[in-house]
Amino acid sequence: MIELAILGLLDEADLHGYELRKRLGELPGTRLAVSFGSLYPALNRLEKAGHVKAVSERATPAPPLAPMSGSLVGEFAAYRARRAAERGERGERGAAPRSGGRAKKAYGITDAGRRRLHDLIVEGDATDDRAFALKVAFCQHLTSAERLTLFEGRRAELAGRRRSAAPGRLDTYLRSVVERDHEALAADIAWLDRLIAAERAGAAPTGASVTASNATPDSAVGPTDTGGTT
Amino acid sequence: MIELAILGLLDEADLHGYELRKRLGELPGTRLAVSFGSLYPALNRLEKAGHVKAVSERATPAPPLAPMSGSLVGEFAAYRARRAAERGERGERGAAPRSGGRAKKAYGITDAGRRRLHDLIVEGDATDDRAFALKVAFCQHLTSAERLTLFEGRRAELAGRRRSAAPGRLDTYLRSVVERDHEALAADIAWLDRLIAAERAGAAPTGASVTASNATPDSAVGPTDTGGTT
DNA sequence: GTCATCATGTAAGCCGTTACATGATTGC
DNA sequence: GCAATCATGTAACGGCTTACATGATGAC
Repeated sequence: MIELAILGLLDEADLHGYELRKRLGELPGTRLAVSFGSLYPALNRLEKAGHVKAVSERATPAPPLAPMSGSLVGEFAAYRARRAAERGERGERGAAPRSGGRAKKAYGITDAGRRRLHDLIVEGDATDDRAFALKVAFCQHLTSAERLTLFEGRRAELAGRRRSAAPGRLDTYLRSVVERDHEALAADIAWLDRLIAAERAGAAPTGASVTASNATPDSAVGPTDTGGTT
Repeated sequence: MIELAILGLLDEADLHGYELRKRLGELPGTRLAVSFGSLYPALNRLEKAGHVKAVSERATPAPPLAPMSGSLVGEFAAYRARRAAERGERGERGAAPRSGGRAKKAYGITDAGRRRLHDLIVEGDATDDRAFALKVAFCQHLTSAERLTLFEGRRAELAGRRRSAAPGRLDTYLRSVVERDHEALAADIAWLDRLIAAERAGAAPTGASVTASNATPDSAVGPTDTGGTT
């Protein structure tokens, strides 16, 4: 799941670990605060698998403000780190530990990483709530048909959870918990229905780039997307 | 968290591991399906800590008079008969279980266990969603004041989650996720407000029909006078 | 020159899982 | 007798956390 989040973020911009973690924590709608202890190993795994690669320190929102003074150092540091990584095993620890290796290491997603991201979104079970939120957050890479499959699979999962109305002889508070659960379930299903409806509506029209007429903040899931990736 | 669930269930009835797991999985409102690999070690830990103890097989709240001498066999026989009766009117067979072999080990909660259960409910952070559902499910053991503290602490935690409105330029789907999150948050806060109101009124929370007075779920940031009995 | 922040990692451990091993009871 | 279910456990492993160790950068 952490890999899904990493790949999803890196698909938007090259980032180094520290920044990645910040954005992960800020990612709204999904409560995930990964720690460095899991983030860095995950990045190394992903790099080893070829899904991400170390890139020069330059993220997407890089303004061309003369980097001669400060960020040049960063560039050089990243360069050194990259060279060290390319040369061979990354932890040449031992006698001369990391004397030249500690620097910002920005990562970028590779083509294989994008494929992996795609697979992580469409595969896997629909039972994991946290993971599903992440999947939706990054599902712009999918085709409309794939998105529909994703949404409907989740909807089926949630619908299946409803029939667990055990005996009626419940403690007062337990009954309240059950009710809350059912309400949350119903709300989630309604949300999915909105998503599905919007997806269906957005997939059909040909050149309908709805922008001005869609000023109602009601459902706000308006699929103004409809990229050419159908 | 698994200990909370175990103690909570054992406080209602003596159970052996297998049955415990079934009830755990059936416990509505809380999606927890513990595996044997964690359940049995947890039971052993609890027994070692003195929070539960092996008892004679007897389900529903029975007098804590544990015969413990020769009637253990009789208890097992009674249990088997009861089980057989549940399945259908079968004949009862007499073969007594070997006291040296693998037998059912029913556990019951101890006084220390009840104290532990109480602590597990009132202590701990209010950030764990799953754990909170369990806490509410078993909060009948608390005093009304403790329950209010529990509910209001959770409410504060949820209210604090709302201000994380990061950058406004969000992808369509991410925005949808954020909206879902906010809706769920608002619904949960409203639920807590109902619980709190019911608790203050001294009545049982029968769900949505409890309150007609605080029907303003809109900007639920508004503090519902938590300055009462601190 | 020292403190806060940025930045990258490793080590130990918790909490839970799946897979495996064992045995008793019951139905056919 | 044999299989299904009930019942209890152990072993190996996985993911993620905290705590620790290291170092660079910039502000004051």
